[in-house]
Amino acid sequence: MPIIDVAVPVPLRQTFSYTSEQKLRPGVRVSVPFGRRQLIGVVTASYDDPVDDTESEVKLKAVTEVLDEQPLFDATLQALTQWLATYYHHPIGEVWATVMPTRLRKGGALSDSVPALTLTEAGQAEAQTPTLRGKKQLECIALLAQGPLASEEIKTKFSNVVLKALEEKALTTQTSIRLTEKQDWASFSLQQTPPTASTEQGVAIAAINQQASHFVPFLLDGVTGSGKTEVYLQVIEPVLKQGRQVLILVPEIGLTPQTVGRFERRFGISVGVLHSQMTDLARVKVWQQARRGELGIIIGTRSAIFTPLKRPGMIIVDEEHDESFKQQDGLRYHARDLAVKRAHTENVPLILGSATPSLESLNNALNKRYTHLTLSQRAGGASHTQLKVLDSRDQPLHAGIAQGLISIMRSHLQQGNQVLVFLNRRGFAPAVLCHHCGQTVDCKSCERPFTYHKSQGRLQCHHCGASRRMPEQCSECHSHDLQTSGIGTEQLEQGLGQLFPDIKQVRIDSDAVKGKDKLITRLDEINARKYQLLVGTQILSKGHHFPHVTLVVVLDCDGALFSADFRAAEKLAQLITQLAGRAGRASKPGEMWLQTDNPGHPLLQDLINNGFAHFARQALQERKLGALPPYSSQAIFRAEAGEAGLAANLLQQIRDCYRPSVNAAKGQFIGPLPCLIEKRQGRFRYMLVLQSQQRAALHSWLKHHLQEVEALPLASKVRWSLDIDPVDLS
DNA sequence: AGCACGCCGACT
DNA sequence: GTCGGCGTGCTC
Repeated sequence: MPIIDVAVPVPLRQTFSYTSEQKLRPGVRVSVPFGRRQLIGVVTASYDDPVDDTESEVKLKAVTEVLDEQPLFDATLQALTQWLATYYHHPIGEVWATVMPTRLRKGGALSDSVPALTLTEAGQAEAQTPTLRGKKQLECIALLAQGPLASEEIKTKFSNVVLKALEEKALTTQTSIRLTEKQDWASFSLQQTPPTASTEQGVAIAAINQQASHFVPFLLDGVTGSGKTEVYLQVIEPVLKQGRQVLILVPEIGLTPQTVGRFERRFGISVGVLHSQMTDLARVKVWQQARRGELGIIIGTRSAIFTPLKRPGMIIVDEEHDESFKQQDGLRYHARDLAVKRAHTENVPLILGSATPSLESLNNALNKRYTHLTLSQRAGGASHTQLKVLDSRDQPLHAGIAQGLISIMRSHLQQGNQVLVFLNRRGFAPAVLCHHCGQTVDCKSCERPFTYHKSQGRLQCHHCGASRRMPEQCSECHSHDLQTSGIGTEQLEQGLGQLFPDIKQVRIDSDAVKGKDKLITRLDEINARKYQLLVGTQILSKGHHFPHVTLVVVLDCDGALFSADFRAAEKLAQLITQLAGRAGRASKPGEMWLQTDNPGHPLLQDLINNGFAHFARQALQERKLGALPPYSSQAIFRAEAGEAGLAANLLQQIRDCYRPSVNAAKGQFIGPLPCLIEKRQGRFRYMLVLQSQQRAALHSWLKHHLQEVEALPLASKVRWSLDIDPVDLS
């Protein structure tokens, strides 16, 4: 009887063998007995029993059910899945579970249609002139009036009672909706005349178009507002014309609708969208359509890199420096790196676009592994934002802003322009402390100060999300004299309200734009000039352009200047550059002020005087001298446990496992060290960094000793993980 | 990771 | 006398 190897979703670095009626193709899902449960796994290999030894077959269980006729993935994506398991040293079954849409992971069929609910004629009439008294029933009718909806989706919105009532009154009836539909997207015609490309854009477009038939990696290094998206649009066109599909990765920032709209308006074809907030069904629908070649363009966040494509033609990673492309738990893959790998195996061109390229990608461009395309001019002749530092030492501060800056803000506001104030700290104040003994009010499980949120009248821990009410007195000395310390966006907003009482302001941070679509609404209002003063966090630095903003103020750069994380400077420079790019247009040049206590800091000076491109090359030199990434490779073992000693001990033992090989090859250890945030949610976190200037050597050590590590008695007691090419050392 | 088996404390 | 604590061991 044939034997098949199956990758089951368990954290074990092996496959399991089963007997099967017939050989099965790799990539086919099967349901198998595993211990006392039933799991869905994926076939990785299939062969005749080499010894035809019935005794060995006795030990093997039989496959319960074969779920697919066709493999889920083609050979390329299967190879990529295998590569993921090897490169990230991750259990193959968990890798498969990560790369599959949830619905398929749970055993859902690859089908053309699913059961759905639709309105009957009576139902249509009811939707026109409501007569029902049931509020929920009317809501349901109104929803279905827009078209049929999959039963499993409607069940999450309405109770069975409601649905049954409607069906009994013959207002609704069972039907089905198609998950795939033929779309003749390759015969599209442009819906808009493309704008004439600038000289630089033209060069970039020509360079890409000339090499569009095979793998060439491009770094599209273009300042904000230089029209990178227009380059994407123009190089995509010939690819689509050939009937080839384009996969576009974008960061996780809730702005996907805007990008999608732009592509749809240009080509007049529907664009497949994949992001984390979609239902399982909607996601698998796009997945299947892409797999059948029914979509020409697929735009998605990190995990979209696993979308199967029938005729791949190009892969684009927009804002390639963005850290949201790195998964931070489970299989810690980097979607940008994977995009390079995938484009290579699919033999299609790859475009990495950014105004502030990661040092990794920039290095690849400088040493000619990537073709470097530069866009240095802003479209429409907009000038570059002027960067300046403001020395805040010995200056009186109001709401955390130096007097000098307030005057500058006032003059911009008086001219009717918008001003953006950036502060990367939400809440009212980052700490509450006792005026008497100096003790801060800390989160017990993280040992970090609580952030005070005045609007809720509560304290919130930004590390674990814990929340409690504001205490009456100090827990140490029982003094009632508690006061807040430091400034967050909430307080900044309040202070600015006092400084500029007649100016309309809006706050953009994750507290203020919590609801769905709220961010987009606010951003639209900003550009409609409903507000003049914009206060906010990170969110403001991502992807949105504010043409009426002429002044950007950054209040807290000092923290990052002296960080333990060697990437902090790179991140700050990217943030500042991205923020600077938000402002200004042709008729209104922008300026940007960085408020700092370290005006002479070399990083700030370099950025201000020479710009990001120069800063980045400088930073690369420093990385080279320090033998840091991208001039060396890193892997981090992390451990967390209720007792600090346990986590640190495990890492020490892991270090001992690796010591002989690492020392022999002149690799390095850093740690075990407590993580920057040592305690989170009541668990102590430690890390051990392994580093080598030879990537291959590092991977070979990891491979050879991982079994030893797994066999350590502590390894089953302490939660640990391995992070390859880490980007966040916290 | 699950999910069992297994061997010691406070309870209807 | 049992219910249940989580230690340890296995999963084709």
